Amino acid sequence: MPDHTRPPDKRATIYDVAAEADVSPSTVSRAFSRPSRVNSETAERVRQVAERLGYRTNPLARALTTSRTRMIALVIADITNPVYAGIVRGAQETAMHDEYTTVLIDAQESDRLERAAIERTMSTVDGIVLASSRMSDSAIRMFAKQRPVVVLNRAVADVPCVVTDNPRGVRRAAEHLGELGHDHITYVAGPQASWPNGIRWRSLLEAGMELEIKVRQIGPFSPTIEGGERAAEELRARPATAVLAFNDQMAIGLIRGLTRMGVDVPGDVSIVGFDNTLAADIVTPGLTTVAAPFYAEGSAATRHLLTMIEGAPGHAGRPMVLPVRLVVRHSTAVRRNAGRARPWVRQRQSANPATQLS
Amino acid sequence: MPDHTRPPDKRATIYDVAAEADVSPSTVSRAFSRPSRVNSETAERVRQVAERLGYRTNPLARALTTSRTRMIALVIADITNPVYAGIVRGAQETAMHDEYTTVLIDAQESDRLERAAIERTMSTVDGIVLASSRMSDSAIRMFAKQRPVVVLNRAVADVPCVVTDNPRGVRRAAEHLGELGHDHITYVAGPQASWPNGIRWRSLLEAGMELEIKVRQIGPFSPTIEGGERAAEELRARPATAVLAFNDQMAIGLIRGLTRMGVDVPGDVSIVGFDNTLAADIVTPGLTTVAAPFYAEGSAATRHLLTMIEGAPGHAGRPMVLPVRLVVRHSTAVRRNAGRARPWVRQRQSANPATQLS
DNA sequence: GCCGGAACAGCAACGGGTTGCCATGTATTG
DNA sequence: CAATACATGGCAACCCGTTGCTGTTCCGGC
Repeated sequence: MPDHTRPPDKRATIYDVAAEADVSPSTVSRAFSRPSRVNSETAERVRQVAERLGYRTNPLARALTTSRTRMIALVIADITNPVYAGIVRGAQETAMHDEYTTVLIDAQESDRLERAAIERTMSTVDGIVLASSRMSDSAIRMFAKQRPVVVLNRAVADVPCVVTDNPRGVRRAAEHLGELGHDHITYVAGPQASWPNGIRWRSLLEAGMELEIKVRQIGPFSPTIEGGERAAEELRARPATAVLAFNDQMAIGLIRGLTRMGVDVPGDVSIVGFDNTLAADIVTPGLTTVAAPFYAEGSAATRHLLTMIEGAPGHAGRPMVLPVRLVVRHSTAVRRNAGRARPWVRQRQSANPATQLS
Repeated sequence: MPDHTRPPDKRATIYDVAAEADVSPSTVSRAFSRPSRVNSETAERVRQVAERLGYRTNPLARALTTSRTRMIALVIADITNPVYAGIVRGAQETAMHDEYTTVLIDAQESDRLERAAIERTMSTVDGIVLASSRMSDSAIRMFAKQRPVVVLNRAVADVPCVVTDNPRGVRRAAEHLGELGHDHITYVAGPQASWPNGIRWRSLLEAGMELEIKVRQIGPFSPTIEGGERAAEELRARPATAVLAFNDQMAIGLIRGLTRMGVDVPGDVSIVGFDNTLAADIVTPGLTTVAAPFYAEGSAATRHLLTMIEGAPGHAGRPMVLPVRLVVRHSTAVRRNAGRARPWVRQRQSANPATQLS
């Protein structure tokens, strides 16, 4: 004899509610998923019974027929990089606002891991945000064929993208250094495979042309403090008075490395970073850096993804570009050594000259 | 007439594979979920057909009957706090290793948001790791009744917990300061509601007794750089020579605030933080701090959760305690002013005295 | 040559909702 | 008052696997 009393540890289903409210399961289902198809009094009664029984619609069961899970995947290259905190929060908050849940995937800078994790998760999510993906364009396009995908911090043809205005950021940094009298900027490169690294260098080349500032590149180095310290070593052999680093971590490594070598920042060398992470404000001297709107990035990418999930086409044409700004702190200063020769011969001078903020 | 040819954009199902391999759907299912129940040749054939058709088992459909999604939720209090990066990675990596997917929930320091998000996600995950939850003990216990739950950085009765050895960390910090000649330690408190805050203060009380060091508390302050700066203000009215801050952020705020006020760190005041975040190494002077094994925390909590999901009982008795260590940098130094009076009258002295690392 | 049991594969009933279609009852309209 | 339209709610199929049970085949043992 089947026992129809539900064991108390199990969640109530529409069938339990239906029995209790004396309607059919379909009515219960509709009372929640499309209330307009149900008499409002009936719907109310159903809702009350459901409340009393602690009923919650099972998202998995729903997903089985609707193929909508209300989950999205957010794939980031490296969660230990503080840059992603803002992106994650922006994405998470935007998703949560529309009652979507975010699945976070940390690719740990590995193409292989990234792929495997997406492969495994793809069928469970309604869409994917790829933040700084390390995968090939073609791999990304392949995923984009199966699910809505938005790419962050990178431009991939035929896939909707959200990027920050790297050219403008670089340009502002170059202008700033130019105004301080620097006529030569060294770019300390990050990972060759990184899309922002490429565009930042190209933007610097271009800005150099227009502003009549000479530019060169050293690297690539690892985009970490250690990478920056190694870059400092290399800089010893080929001195500079103005440096633009791929990111803040490297800029901080540079400050450290140079300071240890007895080079004064910004007295002897001005340094500009990229990202405006928390650390930029903590390091001494405070790092002049190009601020990216991380929260807005995550938020914009997610919002766009959600509209695609709802059926919008997705502007695969031009990437969406978010504005950046230059935050001037104390790692940049007026160029002191007008002459070319031996720019790093120490001339004692104690404190950091004050610099105006923008 | 029903059309049995599958539209090419849809994923293949076990039915497609079954038809193609000329077996029943159940055989296909078993070929993947319990191969020992199927003739190995048959299984091989099925697998080949599946491969050819690009079949992947649909995790949602599977979950519907097995009620196992192979997803776990990781709830953190505030993703912008760098402390969680290590925890998230530890959890993520451990989960991924066992082919579990991690759903990240950023509670944004809000009890309400945290609850709502868990409520919504609970039915889709097999278990939950609560890192620094802001919810009440009873709320946590309620969730723990419905799903396996492991609590991180907090002790909740009747729920498995993973914590770091706060007493030992505080003790080491106190010993260190004592050895430097400090006979009085001021604890700069973080959020009242924070569990670690409570235990750190109590541990300091205890350590003070044993080491014959006087202790007092000021605060609470917000656990941020700004909070630390505000604490610095308050410290002006009630000077100290040795300070233990609730966390690194506050310690950095203290360094900043005090330095700005003309107080020399560590010359006039020694400061110890908690967490050993990246910033501790970046700030000047480098921050002496109690290092917590974040990665291990996330990893241990997740591993424990997974064993619970697999059916193990869960050691709800004593919390699992992870070891900490003191990282000595340059924010602590030998106490200079032996006298009580006006400990902060400036006595010029330029650089940070070197301090030995432990 | 017969019997018991192991190995294998299929049937069918789930799991918990969703939804196209139909039946019923009521309201509207001419 | 008949005819039509609309509002409601139920039936049953479906989404895609999983699994208890059953039926068949084949094997070894006596």
